[in-house]
Order: sequence, then structure tokens, then C-alpha cells
Amino acid sequence: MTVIIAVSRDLGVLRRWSNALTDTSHELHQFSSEDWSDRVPGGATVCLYDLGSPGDADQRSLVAALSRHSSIRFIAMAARPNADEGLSLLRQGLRGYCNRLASAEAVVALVSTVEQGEIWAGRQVTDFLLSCSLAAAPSATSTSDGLLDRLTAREKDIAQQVAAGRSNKVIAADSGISERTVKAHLNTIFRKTGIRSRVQLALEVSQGGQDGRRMSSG
Amino acid sequence: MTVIIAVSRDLGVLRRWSNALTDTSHELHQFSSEDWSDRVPGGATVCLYDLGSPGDADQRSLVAALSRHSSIRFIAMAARPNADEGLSLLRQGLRGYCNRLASAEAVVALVSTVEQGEIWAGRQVTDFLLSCSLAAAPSATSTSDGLLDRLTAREKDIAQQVAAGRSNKVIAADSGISERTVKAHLNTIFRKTGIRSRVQLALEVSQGGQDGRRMSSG
DNA sequence: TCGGTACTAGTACCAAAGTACAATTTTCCC
DNA sequence: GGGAAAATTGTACTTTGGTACTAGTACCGA
Repeated sequence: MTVIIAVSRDLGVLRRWSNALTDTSHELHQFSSEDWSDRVPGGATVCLYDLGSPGDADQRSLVAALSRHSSIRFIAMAARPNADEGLSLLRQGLRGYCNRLASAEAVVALVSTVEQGEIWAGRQVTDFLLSCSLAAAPSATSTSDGLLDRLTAREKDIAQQVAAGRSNKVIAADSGISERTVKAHLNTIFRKTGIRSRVQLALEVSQGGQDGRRMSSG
Repeated sequence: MTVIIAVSRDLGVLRRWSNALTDTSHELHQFSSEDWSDRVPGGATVCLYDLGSPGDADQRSLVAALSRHSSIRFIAMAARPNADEGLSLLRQGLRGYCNRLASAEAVVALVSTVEQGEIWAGRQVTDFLLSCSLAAAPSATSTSDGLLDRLTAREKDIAQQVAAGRSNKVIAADSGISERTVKAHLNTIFRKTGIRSRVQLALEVSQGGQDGRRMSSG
């Protein structure tokens, strides 16, 4: 039975985390106020901490808590995860950095991971680290960055149009191909990348470029 | 039911992995010979691959498999994990790098993590990356929500879940409301913001604070 | 030449998203 | 208490997205 603390001002977020962790052997203590740090239950080993948007006061509170409760492994759940914020916190002792709205399965895996002493950097931070370590790393091979590198030029083109919020019909008309062909390309993209919906594809395309890597179109 | 492939010449290792994954909703296919790559079962999404010592032929086979089976997420289980090897493989599309003798709990968390599109770099690689990235790290953040400011708390909640790539059904289940209500909230969001599809909403939410407006449209 | 891959596209089918009417209950402010 | 906005849910409908199965052409490397 692991004792876990959940801190968030957002009751919906607390509820989601609670739902995610109820089946498993965890004892969850929820806090929605500011003074949680003074009322930490004994034996707590992991803390799920809701980070607001980058720049919020939450981040300073978290940093303070990191040094105050050094025996607790903190996981920051960010509203809008980005590599800079994640890196900064991880360097200060944070053990997990994740999207605040991660799925129940993800939260379970995340908590389990951190419990065992691993660090969960999250997709964006890991991608960033991998790409920015290219310069410093001794062993060098290829430059494969993200999911989208294995796509053909046409597929990248379609992916970018999806990431612009366009419908299949519009993409088809603009590209001079049939809607069916657009679907065919999308299907290939999904199969190659493991992505399962155009929303996730749009996010992958638009966020993959934030850390410096942008797809070469066409 | 996820289809997972396990490849190892060591029957003991295969058995350990199998034991670790039996309780969970996984369909495990075990391979101990060399020709597993030609007999990959359809629908396989994750592959646990036993890496021998650094420098073994296994590593080359893995790299070949990475490009051949691009829709499968590979996890390398290393006999002696080290940062160089891990980094090299992760850059070539590997999704998980872990000690071959990891505990059952760790394997479950690992597989779950990779299934969801995350990357499991492992403790050593992550530590290395964090340390070697100290040199190259900018920092800048901003905070603005723009269009989303006029939304109610509930609506923002829904919007963020959409931006996490979730379907209406999943959002409904997690939030404890009906799918119809999710649609109602989305409709209000669309009406208030002028956004017309969940893809555009997802982009707006995830990029709103990063680089200002960039909604395109066609 | 054979085989693989990319690009194209058709029909059909099912699932998901979104809209159009509607309604009830809750919450909060005056 | 009255009123407004928010939150909730329903049925029915149209549109869009995604898959399954199929198939032709073209290019390229073994």
C-alpha cells in the first residue's frame, strides 16, 4: 500500500487522478488548498502535483516543496507541458513530468514508474533531450527524431494540412486528389506512427516542431 | 487486448516477461529463434526485444527491425544497459530501453508507458541526458489564453481533454457525464470562440500560450 | 524480371463528430 | 423569490472520419 498525495485546485483533475488510482494498491490523499505542504501524511512516497500554465505561482511552490520534502518523489502534471519547464524542474529533483490530463492508464504507469525510482520525463522532454544531445553525445549514428520522420513527402504534406485544422475534403480539393486518397495517406500515417486519430496527429505535428524540429514540407 | 511480441534466446527471460504480463490485458507472442521478424502476428503494437551485451549482433538485428516494422514500438531489454547504447537506439526509433532483469512491476509499467506513445529511456539514459543538456537550454515562457478566456471552468476542462486527443466517449466516461453533455459543451465552446472543429480547438489550446495566434484556415 | 513501395482511387461500411430541435436541474446573484 | 447562466441529458439527424478490401500505375533496387 503506497501513500500518494494529490495536489490540485481543480476538483475535476483530482477526481480523474483518483479514478485512475482507485483500483490499484494506493492510498490517495487529496489536497485542493494551499497549505497541503504543512499537512503531509506520514509515509507518503509520491506526490502528484498539478502545475498550472507555465509561469504560474504553482511552479515556485513546487520547487519549494521539492527541497522541503526530499523523501517524496514529486510528479508535476502540467497543463501545457513544454521541454523548458520540464527540464528545469527535473534538474531540481522532480521525478515525473506529464500532461495533466493524461489517461488513467498513463497515470497508473506513471506513478508505478516513479515509485520504482525511475524518472518519467514525458514525450516532449525526452524528444528534446534526445535531439539536443546530438551535439554533445560521443556516439553518433543517424538523425531520426520523431514519429514523423519515416513518412514520405506526400504523407508529411497531408499531415501538415491536418495539423492546420483542415478537413479531408478540403485537403483533397487543395491537393488535387480525391478524398479517398487523402484517407489512404492518413491511414498509412496512422499505421506507421501508431497514432490513431487526426487530433493526435495534429498535436504531434504542431508540437514536434516546438523544440526546434520542424517538418520539411514537400 | 494488446498484441505484444517478446523476442529472446533466453527461455528464462521469456518466462519472466510472460509471467509479468499475464494478469494484464495483453496477448503475448513469444519468439526464441532468429526468424521472428518474418512471422510477426498482425496487430502487434509492442515488441519486447532482448538485447545481449553491447556490441552483439542482436543490436544490428534490432535496428533492422526498427525500420522494417515501423508500426511496432520496440523496447530493448539490455543485459548491461549503458547510456551510449541506449541513446543510439532511441535516436533510431526505439521506444523503450530498460534492464533485461527488470521486476515484473517495472515491465508492466514499461509496456504500458510505451503503448501510450511515451518513451521510456530508463534511469541511466535520462540522467545522462539531463546532465549533458545543462549546456544547451534556453528558457522562456508566456501565459495567455486568448480565445479560451471566456470559457467556463467546465468548458476549459473539456477543451483541454480534447487537446489531449481524447474522444467524446472517453471524456464523458472520465468526467462522469454523458457523451451528449460533452457534445453540448463542445458546441458552446465552438459558438463562443468561432472555432469549428475539435482539431482546431486542440491546436488552439495546445499552442495558445506558445507562439500566439497561428490558426490557419482554409 | 520480380518484388517492394509510393501514389492514386473506387465501393462499402461503421464509428465518431457535430447540429437541431427539445428539456430539467443546479448554482449564483440581485 | 425571481432570473440568468451554467450544467446536464434526451432523440433524431447529417456530416465527417476511419477501416476493409481491392486495384491500377509508376519507380527502384536486387
